[in-house]
Amino acid sequence: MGATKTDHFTESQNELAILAKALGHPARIAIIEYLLKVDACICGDIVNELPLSQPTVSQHLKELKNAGLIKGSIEGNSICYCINEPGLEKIKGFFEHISNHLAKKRNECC
Amino acid sequence: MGATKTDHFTESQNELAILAKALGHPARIAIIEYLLKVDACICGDIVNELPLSQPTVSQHLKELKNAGLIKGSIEGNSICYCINEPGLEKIKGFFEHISNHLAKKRNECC
DNA sequence: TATTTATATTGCAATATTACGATATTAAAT
DNA sequence: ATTTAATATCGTAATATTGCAATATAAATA
Repeated sequence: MGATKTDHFTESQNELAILAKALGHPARIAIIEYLLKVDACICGDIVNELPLSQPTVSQHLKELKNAGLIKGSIEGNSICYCINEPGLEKIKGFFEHISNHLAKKRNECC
Repeated sequence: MGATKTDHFTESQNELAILAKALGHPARIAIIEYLLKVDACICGDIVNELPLSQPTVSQHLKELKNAGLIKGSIEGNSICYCINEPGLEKIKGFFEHISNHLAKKRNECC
């Protein structure tokens, strides 16, 4: 054991879990926040922003990219990273959906 | 190594990461969706809804509770679980914040 | 009080994640 | 052509997560 039983769940559930999991590390939250703060795509500089080694940061960037939360394009000898909106909209939609449901049936129990 | 360097990040970053991580598994997404679907708190029955053993489900419920995404109160010999709104609002706020920022500076690059 | 029912905990094996040093790659600059 | 700079990959150790059988706990019911 140890492996998640992805095939027992719906595609949507697995997709949301992948997105959430990608944000389940403070370094990756920090990367998203940094990309947001600097107003634009950032070519280089991400490594210097984080208290982690270059290979570790590279790995975290790869995970965010695989999950569809950021995208990176080659820009000379550095890479230009920025937030990938569709990915973020998808997970944001999940929370909005929950929030709307909760608003409708407030305090019915508990 | 292998342990996350939580002390290198802000409290807010760690908090958001814990919330996201708790949702980083399809079974836990399924639990949240189920609690939402049934309109109210559910006493029992969660185990039967998931394609996992009772101990495994119990463990996932514990993680959601620790992260502050659900709450459970004892109700006779079963336990009544429901969504914990403050936890969900916190992570929802993060995505709204991102979305607002992105709306302001659309297509500046990439 | 014994049994049933619902949930939690323990212990453990399989797998995944985190982190980093060493090394590779690739494009710019000299 | 070499060197420099930025990023990726490999290898590996430490730790965390996933899943379940077995067992414990605690309340309801017979």
